[in-house]
Amino acid sequence: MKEGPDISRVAALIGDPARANMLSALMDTRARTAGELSAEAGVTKQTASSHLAQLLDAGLVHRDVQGRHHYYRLAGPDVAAALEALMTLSDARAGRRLRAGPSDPSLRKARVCYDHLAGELGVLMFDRMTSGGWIGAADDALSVSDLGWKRLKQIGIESQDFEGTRRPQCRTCLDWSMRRYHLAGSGGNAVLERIFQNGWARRSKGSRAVVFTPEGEGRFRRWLEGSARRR
Amino acid sequence: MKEGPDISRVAALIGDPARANMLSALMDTRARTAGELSAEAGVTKQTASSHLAQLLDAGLVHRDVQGRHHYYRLAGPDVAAALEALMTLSDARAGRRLRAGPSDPSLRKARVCYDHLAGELGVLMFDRMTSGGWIGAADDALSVSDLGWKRLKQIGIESQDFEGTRRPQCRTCLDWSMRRYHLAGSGGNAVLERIFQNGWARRSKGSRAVVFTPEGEGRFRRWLEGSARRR
DNA sequence: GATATGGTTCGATTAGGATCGAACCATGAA
DNA sequence: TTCATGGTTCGATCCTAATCGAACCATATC
Repeated sequence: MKEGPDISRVAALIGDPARANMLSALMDTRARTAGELSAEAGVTKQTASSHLAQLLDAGLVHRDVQGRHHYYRLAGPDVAAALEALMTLSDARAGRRLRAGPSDPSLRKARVCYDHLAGELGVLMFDRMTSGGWIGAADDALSVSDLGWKRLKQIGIESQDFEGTRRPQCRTCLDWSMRRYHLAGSGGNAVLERIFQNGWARRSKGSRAVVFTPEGEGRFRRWLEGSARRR
Repeated sequence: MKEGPDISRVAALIGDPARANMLSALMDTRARTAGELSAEAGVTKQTASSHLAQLLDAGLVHRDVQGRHHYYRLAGPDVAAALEALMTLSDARAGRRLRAGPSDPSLRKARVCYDHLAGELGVLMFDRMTSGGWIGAADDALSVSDLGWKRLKQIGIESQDFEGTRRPQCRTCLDWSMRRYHLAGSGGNAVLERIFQNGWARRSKGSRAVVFTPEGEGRFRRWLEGSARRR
């Protein structure tokens, strides 16, 4: 019967509402203190401390101690991937039974998925990149094509920045709100960072939503369009 | 605080060992009766019935009633994807603390992941296909290239077989034992079916392992090599 | 030193849910 | 009809784990 790894242990950890809220809050790769997380989860700090100890023990989160503050963050991209897969499931199933509403519309339009862009704009970007030939299949999974590097350079991303990184440059990630793919991996991360640095958008405080300025969204879309014409 | 879908509900469902065992058993897309599943999970049929009712209510499994037999199967690929993501997590974390051993070696070499091939041979196949240019990025996610269709035809897969299917032809799926990608989607499914039809391998009874014959594994590898030379 | 604040540990309480025995229902066979 | 088998429902039991009050520890500030 017992085949492969034991899922139930880690699933049970995520199965508690308090812990699930904490993990969801950490999905944007930013670290939080234990106190902040207890507030996110809606429990006292004692309870939160207990939960965080379990998550730490299971290796789902890392802890950085700075002075009297304990900063927690997700242990890695694989944790975020599992959470995202569960969100995809939950969203599809919930939509069927009580049509949970668009939750937060801004969250569906653009949000941070671990360290890259998700939501409508994230899916749009992935579509344009693939149809325009910016990225293609290479030795392992996806990587950026020559044309892609040209386009990325337009917004300030250089290929040298990725030398020596073992992390795959591009990865697909299934979007829970769109149920289509968007771009993950270090490539996706680089684009998101650029979007912030260029002032096209900012992180919503206390939320995973990415808020584009009208100007920024226009520039972003025009940048993507540039490739569609050369299809 | 409450952002996006509620993960904890579905995670808690998977978090129970009995339910996790049932779901894991169903990962090969074959349906099982309630009785079989109760045996897989190691609980009485009353308990199993209660669990299955919950899984059914949450939309994680489907039920087909045939006579007095109730056949259960996974509700869809997204459920399998979430389970796979959790396996990836569990395997990585378990390996760190007690080096859970190779579990079942045959399982690591080749196994069924929902409806496609996973394990060492599955990852090998994906590597060869991408490095050889069989598949590439297209309008949406991955799809088969002209060269790819030629190669697939060699083993009896025709492009016409995929007309009108809305399901994406190719998808990446992270392998929990290899921690690399293998080929999922209808494309991955077609290859696996062919492998069985050609008699290269058979399903291990009562396990997700895929057992290749020496002859079959040789043919499979030689088929993949054909592309690598043309790299 | 004293005091405030962020976090963890301990202990007791409580509630949710997994479990199984027994009864019950439906299908199929005799 | 009677009997056997596969599944579900009901009810009672039992156990785990979430929760919080209170105490305790560590870091910072005065």
